[in-house]
Amino acid sequence: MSSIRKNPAGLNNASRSVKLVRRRLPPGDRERLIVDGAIAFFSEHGLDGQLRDLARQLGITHTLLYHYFPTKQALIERVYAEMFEGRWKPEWESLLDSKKLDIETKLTSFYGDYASVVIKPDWVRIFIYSGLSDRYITDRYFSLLREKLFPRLVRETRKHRGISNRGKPSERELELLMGLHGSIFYMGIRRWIYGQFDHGDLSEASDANYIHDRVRSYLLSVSAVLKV
Amino acid sequence: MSSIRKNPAGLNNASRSVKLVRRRLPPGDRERLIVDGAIAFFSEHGLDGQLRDLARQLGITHTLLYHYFPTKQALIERVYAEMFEGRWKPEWESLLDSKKLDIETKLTSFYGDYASVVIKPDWVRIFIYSGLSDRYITDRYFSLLREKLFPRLVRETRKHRGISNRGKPSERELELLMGLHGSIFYMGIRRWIYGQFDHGDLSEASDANYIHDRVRSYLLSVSAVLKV
DNA sequence: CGGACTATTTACCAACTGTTAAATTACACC
DNA sequence: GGTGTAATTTAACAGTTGGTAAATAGTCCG
Repeated sequence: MSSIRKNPAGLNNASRSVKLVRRRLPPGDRERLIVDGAIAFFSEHGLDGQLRDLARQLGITHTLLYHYFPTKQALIERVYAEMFEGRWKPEWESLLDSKKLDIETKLTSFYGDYASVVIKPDWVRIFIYSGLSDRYITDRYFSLLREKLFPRLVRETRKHRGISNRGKPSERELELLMGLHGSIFYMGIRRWIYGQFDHGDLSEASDANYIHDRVRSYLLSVSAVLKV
Repeated sequence: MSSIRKNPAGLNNASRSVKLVRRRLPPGDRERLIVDGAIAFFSEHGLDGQLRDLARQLGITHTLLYHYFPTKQALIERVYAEMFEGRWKPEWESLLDSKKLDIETKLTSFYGDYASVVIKPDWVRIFIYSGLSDRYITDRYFSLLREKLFPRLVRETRKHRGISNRGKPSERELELLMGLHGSIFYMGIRRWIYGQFDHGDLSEASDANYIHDRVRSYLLSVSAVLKV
């Protein structure tokens, strides 16, 4: 018996032998298709997924990929750039900086919108794949959070507690904050890593309830636990 | 230029050419070495890691692995069985069933010990690797939790709230519970997937504080949010 | 309609990888 | 010390995989 190899892309032999219609696209369009396809593909099969499978899924040959990206790594870097840096919304920063809203509203609406961007299969899975391998993307992404998000959350939390915003955040403050942040992202892990959809409905409304609960729980514990 | 391949195990060529001393071990001992080595190896390189690299790390040839396990998959299954089924402690169930302890103590000491088993690099990483691929292990593990852990936590929480334990847990109850459970496991993700050790010290004491905070936060939000 | 530019494919290469079969040799026992 | 068992290695295979170079053909322009 010769060796049995898995078929990671889940493509059957039939699709392997379909006659290719050679469609010629403007480079911009083709590149768009490749990048979008690569995001979906790597999200499912990991960064180790094979270029031939990606190409087959796109209806082209794998060598065409090399016309657009010199190496596989270059394609991966492109995916990283578009997905993670590209999806950060500066408006989140202004929302958190707003003078008019109370903290519960700010946090709830920020994390509501943030979740709608981040709790997506491609985002979550590629993020975790990166964490497991070289952490290229996770490291860069946490730098972003440490620069643009966490200081704002600490500031708002301190304002809520009625204390001054001077001094670096304590271990305890960050701990509770990561508890909140993590609990939101953990939704994505449960859904797109563990494959659990235990909410009866997956509606935005249901997510919003969950997020609201998490925020309230954070504010509660901030008041109680940090009250020395 | 011929193709450049990565060297996933990070072994240099020197180690590749060391003269092998052929040491003959009793099958039991060798098997033990292989399984332990495989746990460490797969934890680092994922289940896609190559048998030749694992073997090299063990100081044997990769074909010897086939003397002990008929296929790579069989070796992986063995790793699963030892790591996940094998590390569940029945005493956790008795702890939660105890009539003497209050809920805060129960949860804190349960999650304290649970974390000491689960928040380990091999446990966390192999668990997540499995979730990303076929979910073989994560599905089985959540069955275990659903059978042996969650009902107990729901029961204790309801007792704490002074309500009857009749009826299936509501979506909201499970949501809050997964919030607690997830926040503990998220410690492991941050540490062993993202590589973040933001506690100044990694002491057990520091973890215990964190866990205690999480439990208190859970109990607070249970009282507040579910009060309707 | 005809040429030219280039998007796309075909044909190959060399290293990698799970697996099998046969050859070797360490060690326990007599 | 000799011998047999089986632990361990060497050799080899077939399918896979990232990457290269040359051949092919779709489309735009005059």
